[in-house]
This record gives sequence, structure tokens and C-alpha cells, in this order.
Amino acid sequence: MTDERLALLYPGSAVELCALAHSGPFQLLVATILSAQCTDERVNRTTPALFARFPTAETLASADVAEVEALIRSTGFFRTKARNLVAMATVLVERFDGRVPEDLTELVTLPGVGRKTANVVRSVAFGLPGLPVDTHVLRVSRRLGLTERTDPVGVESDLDRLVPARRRGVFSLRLILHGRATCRARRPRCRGCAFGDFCPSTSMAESCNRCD
DNA sequence: ATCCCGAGGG
DNA sequence: CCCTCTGGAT
Repeated sequence: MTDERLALLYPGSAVELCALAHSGPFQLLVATILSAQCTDERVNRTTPALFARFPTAETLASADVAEVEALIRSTGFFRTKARNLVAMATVLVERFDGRVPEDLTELVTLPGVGRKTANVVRSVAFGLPGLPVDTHVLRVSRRLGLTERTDPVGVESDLDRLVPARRRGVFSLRLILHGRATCRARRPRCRGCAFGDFCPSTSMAESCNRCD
């Protein structure tokens, strides 16, 4: 089973695998919005100053968008992200009593929050069933032959069938770690991959001069 | 399908 | 120069 082998390769719980898992639902939500098209390392370098200035939904809701822009500029897409962050915090205050909702359909009503971000919050912050499908999860699960589909929602439903509800969050985090370290988008390191005997894409990689 | 957008690697 | 990085909204 792919699940168990991944657990051996990348041991640890969600708290250990996600740097901001301990910081509460609101800060995790903010960090996840910032993480779009941005390395998590840069997000982790950005959030301390942001949370020192705006630690709660209430403070962020009344923030000056230009000040938020300045604080998050290095994460890219900073105008969109800053506008979404303030709007998101405003909706939290006005419609959710300043708290992050647990329900998926409620989460995706928040500005800047799509299905992937909503599943991150659900699984990491609340320990609820949720399997975030990002670019890594999509690519790696397809290469491993866990799904044939190309749309994130379809991939999510296929993976839901393969992984028990309680393990879906960490399963996603482990696929991401594997996608970053080994099953990279451009030059996958198939030679050193622990799934070499199992992965249907490895045979193609053998004759591929782009693979390490 | 396209736009948003900075930073770092090759 | 090129590409990629835990997406979401239009």
C-alpha cells in the first residue's frame, strides 16, 4: 500500500509535517492563502511579521490593505492576496463570529479560499477528513498510477477511496514532501525513488535523459 | 484560458 | 534567459 510506504519514508504527524499546524486555524488559513505559487519557506519567513501586526481575524479585518501588501510582498501575487486576506477576515468577523468554520462548503465561501485551502484547514487545523490536492499531489498520484484523472476534484475522490479518512491529511502532506524531494515536476529523481519497483512511470524514466 | 506577481534555481 | 513555487477568481 502506498500509504504505509509513504509513512515509512516520511514519518511524523500533521503537526510535525506542517510548520504552522500548531498556530491555530486562523493563522494556518492565512499562511495557506499566502502559499499559492510560493515556497513554504518564504511563507514561514513572512508570517511572523504579519501575525505580530495582525494576530487575529478582528485586527486583520480592519487592516489597511496597503500595509498588508507591504508585509506580504515577497510571497508574490501580493495585491490579490492582501485584498483576499482582509476580505476573508472581514467575512470571518461578520458572518462566522470571528472563527474559522469547519465545514468545507462554508470555508470555500471565504474570499481567496478554494477547495485545496479548505481541505488544508480541515485536515491540519481541525483533524477532520480532508485531502488537499495541490500541484504536487496531482502530479505524484498520477505518476504513481493512483488515479487517471486530470482534475483536482476527481483526483481527490479517487484518493479518498484509497486512504482511510483519518490519514488523508498526512497522506497529502507526505505526497507533497515526496513531490518536492524526489518526484519533482521537471527532473524527477527516479533512480533514488523508494517507489521505483512499484511506480508505473519509472520505466519511462529509465530512458529519459531528463531524469536524475 | 488567462491573470495575478516576487524570488530563487538552473 | 528559462522555469517553478502547497491556487483562486474571472
